[in-house]
Amino acid sequence: MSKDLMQLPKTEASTTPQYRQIVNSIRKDISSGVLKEHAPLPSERMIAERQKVSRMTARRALEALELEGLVYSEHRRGRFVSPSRLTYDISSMVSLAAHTQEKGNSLEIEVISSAIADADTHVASLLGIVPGTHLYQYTRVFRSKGHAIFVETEHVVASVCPNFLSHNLQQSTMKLLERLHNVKTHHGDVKIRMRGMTAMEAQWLGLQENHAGIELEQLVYDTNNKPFCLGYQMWRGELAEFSARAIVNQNN
Amino acid sequence: MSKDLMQLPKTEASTTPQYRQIVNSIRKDISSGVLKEHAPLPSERMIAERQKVSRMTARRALEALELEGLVYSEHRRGRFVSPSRLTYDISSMVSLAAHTQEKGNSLEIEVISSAIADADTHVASLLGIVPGTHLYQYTRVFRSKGHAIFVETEHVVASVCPNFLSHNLQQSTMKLLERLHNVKTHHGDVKIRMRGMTAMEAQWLGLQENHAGIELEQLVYDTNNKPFCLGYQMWRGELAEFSARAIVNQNN
DNA sequence: TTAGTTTGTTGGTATATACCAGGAAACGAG
DNA sequence: CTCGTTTCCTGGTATATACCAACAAACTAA
Repeated sequence: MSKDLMQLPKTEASTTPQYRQIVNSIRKDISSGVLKEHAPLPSERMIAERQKVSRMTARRALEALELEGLVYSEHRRGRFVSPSRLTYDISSMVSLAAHTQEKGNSLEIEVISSAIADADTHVASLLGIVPGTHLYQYTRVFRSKGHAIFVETEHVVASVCPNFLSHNLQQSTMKLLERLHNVKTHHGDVKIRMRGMTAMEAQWLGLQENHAGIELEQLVYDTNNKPFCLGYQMWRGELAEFSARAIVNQNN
Repeated sequence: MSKDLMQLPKTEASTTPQYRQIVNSIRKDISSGVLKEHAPLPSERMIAERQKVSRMTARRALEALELEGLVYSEHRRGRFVSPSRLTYDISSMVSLAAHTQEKGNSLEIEVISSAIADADTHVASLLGIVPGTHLYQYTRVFRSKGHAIFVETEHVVASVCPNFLSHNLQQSTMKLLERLHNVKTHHGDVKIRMRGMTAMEAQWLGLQENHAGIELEQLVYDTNNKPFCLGYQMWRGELAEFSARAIVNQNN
């Protein structure tokens, strides 16, 4: 075994910051099941009183737990234990909605906005069209049992699917395009990164500003190798897990 | 009593929290290039004095920028502007080290530890071996121009590559296995998630605790469809970008 | 019953203060 | 010149206090 565990001794209790000790204690309660998913945590003032620390110290502890993703906060209502993650297989490109429903979990979709708009230079360059081309743009929030998971904005080239927005958008739009408009999806280029949320994204997901989350960018191509849909999903970081399969040698 | 509806103008400046205003101002300086990569930001006390706020408020602003990933902190040295991201193509499974060097950026590898160990139940179940089987385990930190990017721990089934640890681990180990031990990689199953760092991971990456980052789990299979290597990479969230290609229809 | 107000809770923002420990650069002695 | 000490700067931790706005539950009047 390696020997880098040598700097332990020291009286753990006295050298560990107080707020860290509170973090560890609550983390233990969560992993041991004393606190279950969505259970309310003690309030800042409650912790301050019981552990005999100032409220700001209690607050630091709770904020650290939020940062780790173990805890989420609802605006001036309290803090709660985060539910478990949802896995999204980006290789299969099966709609997450369909996939989730098969596993018995419902996935509610709320349409925040939908409109026809002109492509700006950024979107246009990714979609390989000229700026100003008409697009369908819609933003939807995905929830499981009322708990927001991610918010998605898609940009679809309008010419491939006349009158698209008249359909019900509370379903997989990729399936919708295939069924109604004979669009044949060939492949998708996906990018995943962690970044801070905009004020609006945080609001849609019911979070305070500052939060970081995972952004999934997806550029979908048809069988003519032309991109026709650009989507951005902003996930609550603590709820996301993405899986993929990379193939190296097909012929060995 | 009658609640008098406020017709007050809501001057944006007065309704936005002070610390947010500071955040926005610094963010502007970063995006406009006034502050460049790795440039030091004004200290907490400096901001407090110049903007006439308390040090704790200045601190909140800087912490918010850290959370967004725009800024990183070095222990009691100061805060600096984060460099731009590094993209890792998980579909190609080309070694990141090789890929990065082609683009002219160097990637330094520091070996933190390397040892032979017995597989625990978790690792064993993923690798499809019995617990207690011998593994090579090594941990390495990857840096670009001295700036830590991610830390990786790999678990390799010892039987596939006798005397593996005697080689120089400051290179792509997948390439090493192919060249020296005739291991043929077939595919890899990848999982990506955001999570809080352990104390050790934070230390290796030169970060304070609390930080969240992106974990990339990679299970590598040989051409007999047997997994032989399990790797965990913990990335600084603000530096990571993962790309992948998902194929839907190969025959249309 | 229902609609409206009150009261107490929550987290969010903000100030002022204090001390600690690590890093860095200036200083000073050899 | 180099090596060690001093001094200043940095962020990290912690306390005590104050007020605000959003929410919920309890209360109260129609």
